[in-house]
Amino acid sequence: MSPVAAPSDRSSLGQAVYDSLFDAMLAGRLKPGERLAELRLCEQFKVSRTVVRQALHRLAELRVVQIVPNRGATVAAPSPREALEIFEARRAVEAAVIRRLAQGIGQTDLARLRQRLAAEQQALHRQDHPRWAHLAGGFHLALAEMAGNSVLLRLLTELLTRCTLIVALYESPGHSQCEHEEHERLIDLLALHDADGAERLMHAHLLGLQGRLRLGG
Amino acid sequence: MSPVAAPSDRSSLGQAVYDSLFDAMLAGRLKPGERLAELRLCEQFKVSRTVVRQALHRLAELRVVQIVPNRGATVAAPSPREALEIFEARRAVEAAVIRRLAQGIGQTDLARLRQRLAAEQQALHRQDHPRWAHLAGGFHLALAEMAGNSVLLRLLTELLTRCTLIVALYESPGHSQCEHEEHERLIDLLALHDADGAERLMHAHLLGLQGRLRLGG
DNA sequence: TGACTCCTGCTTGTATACAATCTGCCAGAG
DNA sequence: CTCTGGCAGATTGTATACAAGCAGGAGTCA
Repeated sequence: MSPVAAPSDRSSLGQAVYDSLFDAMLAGRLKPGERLAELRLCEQFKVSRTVVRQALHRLAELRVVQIVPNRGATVAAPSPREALEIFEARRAVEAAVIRRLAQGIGQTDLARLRQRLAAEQQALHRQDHPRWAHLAGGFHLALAEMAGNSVLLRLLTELLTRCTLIVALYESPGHSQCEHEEHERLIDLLALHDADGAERLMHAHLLGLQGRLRLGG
Repeated sequence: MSPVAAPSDRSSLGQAVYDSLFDAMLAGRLKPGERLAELRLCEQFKVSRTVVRQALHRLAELRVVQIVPNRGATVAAPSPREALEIFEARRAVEAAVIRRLAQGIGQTDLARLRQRLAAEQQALHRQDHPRWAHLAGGFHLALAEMAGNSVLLRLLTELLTRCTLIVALYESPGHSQCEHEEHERLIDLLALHDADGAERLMHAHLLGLQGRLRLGG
């Protein structure tokens, strides 16, 4: 199968290409550094170069694609230095998200989070690593959605995608990237509306994820 | 004079249009809601529609321009709800910036900040409000630059531009948007490497700015 | 008078064509 | 054998052409 999905039925053509590429990165089907030649994408999506170029330039604006003038586009491959910067920014954003959520989360959302967690655990037990990684990332996105701040959600979506690329580049073998148990404890703290505790745990959680990478920092 | 500057001599044509439009927004020369017709921009910049479209779509990706399908582009005009979300995100980012800076700032940078402050004060005394607003915004960007995290700097640049639009929309007359004295105290706290204090002050500083707007929140 | 319809002009969405630039390879000189 | 120079192919940057969609106004009918 091709690493990018078929064009969806979105409103504009460019949006379909954009979404497909974005999803492929978030799900790990596109590897950092991979070349994104315009003509190849044109064939895959059955659209003209204009549309593909628009999507690529938009993705480049979010730094998930790198475009070098006259040399085309590649999936972004953050340097270790940049990776540390991205993680720091992500900690800042997720701290705001979790703090906001601890104050206002309701029973419905708590139940939905626990449900997600169960799905994660299943994937973990089935050794289905790609699916688990996708779910674990989705957990953080779900938190941001529930927090109800679409600006923070957008920032986190971008940063999380870049984190996915970073993990693909620098993961040290034999480690899970995201301790399952920490997600559980996070939900417990949210249920108690303990904003300080949840923020501390989230901070440690993200530092742990970063620490398990080979970033030399 | 036209609200957007003449094309600069940047590497790619699209970048020049992009930068000009971005600067015009940050400096308040483009008002929220203002229409950005492609043909008019083509004439101003002496480039083809392809180039203008690329720039507009990239700006739309950052939410500083809004594009409605088949109805063209306008300068973003955030709703009060969105404005609150943007301010919340900005507080998160600036908190990380100021905390990082408090830990590692050197004498050179401190001196540079004080120099900036003097320029602000001058503009304030001369009643040169546009210039002062530009400098005050630049102060926050300077902090982010000195913090040495380019990812945070990028996020803040986007959020600050959107804040500029918000202020233009919702400012209540007769208020300065950014208390000059608070910038001074901020530098003092940075000099003392008081991360907690600086973060608290920054938080209050931004809440104050937000509070002086008519956002009904 | 009011509302509805159709039509015209303008603006945008998409595709294609042409120009500029880069990469890789091969030949020939040192 | 290595290095330099330049040609060929491929890829991207930009401009233009054509198609599609919306907005506003004239005209008509009730």
